Amino acid sequence: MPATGVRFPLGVVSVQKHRRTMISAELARAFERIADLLEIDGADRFRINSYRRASRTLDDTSEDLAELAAQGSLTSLPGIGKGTAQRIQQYIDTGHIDVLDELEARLPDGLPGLLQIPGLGPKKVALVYEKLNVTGIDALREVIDSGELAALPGFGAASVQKIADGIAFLESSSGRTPLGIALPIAEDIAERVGKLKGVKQVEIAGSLRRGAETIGDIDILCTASNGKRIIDQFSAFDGVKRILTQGATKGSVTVEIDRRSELQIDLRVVPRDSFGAALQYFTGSKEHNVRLREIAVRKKWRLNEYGLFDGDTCIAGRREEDIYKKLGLPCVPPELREDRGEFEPDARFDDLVTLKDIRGDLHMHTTASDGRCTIEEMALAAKARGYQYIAICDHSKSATIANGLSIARMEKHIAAVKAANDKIAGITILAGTEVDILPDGTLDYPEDLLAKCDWVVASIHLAMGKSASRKMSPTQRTLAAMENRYVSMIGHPTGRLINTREPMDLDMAAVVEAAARTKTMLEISAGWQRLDLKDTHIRQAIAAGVTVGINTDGHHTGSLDQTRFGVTTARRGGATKKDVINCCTLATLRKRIGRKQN
DNA sequence: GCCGTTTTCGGCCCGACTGTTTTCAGTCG
Repeated sequence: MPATGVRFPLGVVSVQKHRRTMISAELARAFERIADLLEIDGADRFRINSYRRASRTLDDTSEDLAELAAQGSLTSLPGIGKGTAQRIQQYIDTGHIDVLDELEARLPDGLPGLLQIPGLGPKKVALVYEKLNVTGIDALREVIDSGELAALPGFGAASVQKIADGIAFLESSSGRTPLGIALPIAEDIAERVGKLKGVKQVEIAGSLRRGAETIGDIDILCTASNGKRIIDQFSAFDGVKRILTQGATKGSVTVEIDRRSELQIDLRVVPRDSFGAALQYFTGSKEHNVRLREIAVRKKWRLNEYGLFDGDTCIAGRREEDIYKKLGLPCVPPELREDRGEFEPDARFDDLVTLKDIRGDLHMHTTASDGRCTIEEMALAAKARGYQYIAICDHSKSATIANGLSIARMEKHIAAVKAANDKIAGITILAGTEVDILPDGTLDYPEDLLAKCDWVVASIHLAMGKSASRKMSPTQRTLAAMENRYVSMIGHPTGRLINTREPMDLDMAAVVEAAARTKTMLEISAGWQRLDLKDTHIRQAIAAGVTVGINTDGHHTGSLDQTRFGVTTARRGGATKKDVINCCTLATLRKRIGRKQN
């Protein structure tokens, strides 16, 4: 690595910064593994929780751990005390953590993986290891088949079947389900629950309500007098693949989302006076709720899914906002309930961006490159949504697979966009481009052509992967593009596709710093496959004073529906409407473009 | 292992469901 650094001085900075994000991620994984192993080992649960909390902090942080360690201020991070700080220091110095080494010497590699199987927790994992020497899924399958598992104390036929089903479920599920797949399913189920006789209120809760980019399962709540009947009817819904639990207040089923994978849906029936408390409780996150209950305990109250209680008296429960109010807190928007600072005394939520604040879309494709609709069709669809402006940003010449426009075609395309703008009243159509950032860091169009555009988004599509022989890293290419005065925004900065393609190896801290310095905006690509920037990156960008944009990168008129996912993600990043360029008027937008160019 | 509007020690969120129990432990969210 140093050799590359010598040849390309910028690379040294990049490699060092890259290393720092890697250290956080590696340590987060190491602490998570320590927690899993301790749990199987039967350690104190609060100690286990401490490691999990530390892991989460390290996952979220954009701080330079080595620098904090050098200053002796690692303990300023939440959940990092003296002991954890020492372990972080040890890892920075040696690449090892004693606690982990010791646990791994005693417990086989495959045990933490067994915790992923639904129905199998730490106690049972420990038991099958001790009694049957099961160290992984294959060995577990063998003892199920041989009948040895069912002979263990505490394992009856039903338990064994549940574990076998759990293995099947684990292997059939593709991990977490993207927001854009899960939400329509949840909305459909919630609508059907709402139509059942006796059901009064229905809400989607859980990570879906918080707008997480991927979700583990769907949580739905309703109120009704006869819970058992509702759960029975729910379990019998069309499309239900398997029934996992079927009680008097809770039902749990799976549905198929494609031929290979299933998604779990939980329905809970709660009393009407508890609906707000239940909604709060089941929206989570778990970490947010723990903090909330601690606040209640400090006031000598008790908070659970039935309400906020002073002794036996319920003092709030019917409405969610009453619970926060009683606790002396503003009602935290669901998207921010992650225990990432929402309990700070100066936290404000009033101005978070909403869907109705969006006045335009600054990244749309047409039939000129790889879109499916014309300039006019896209403009009319945007106008129908009440938008004031859009920017047509077709691909540049190197994007051959996307029918990118040659210089000559681009010249004509600009004229066509301007003609459409003259023709259609009530919306302004900006002539833009999504110009490729080439592997050498230059742009795919010459300056004089970019100067003719109203709006320029620059994106990386080529050579996204790692290659030792590549002269410029994605970070260096992005930084180089931001130096161009015509580049107003970087499109889908990391290039990730959720569950499909890993993000590029991008040093976000460096990109954010350069974006602030060069007055370049960063895109939140709103399609549920991208959501790029993601929530934590948005938080970083906004903290640095960078303006973001919520664009669909739409390839047909229906793409405009995706804007809601971008807005949700922006809210998770704490974006207010003043942080989002396409909440501005056209006049302000033009001013902002000019501010960089001049 | 962390942490402090009661605290530097002694707490640390809370309940449903399931299965295997004969009063409860394990798992899950």
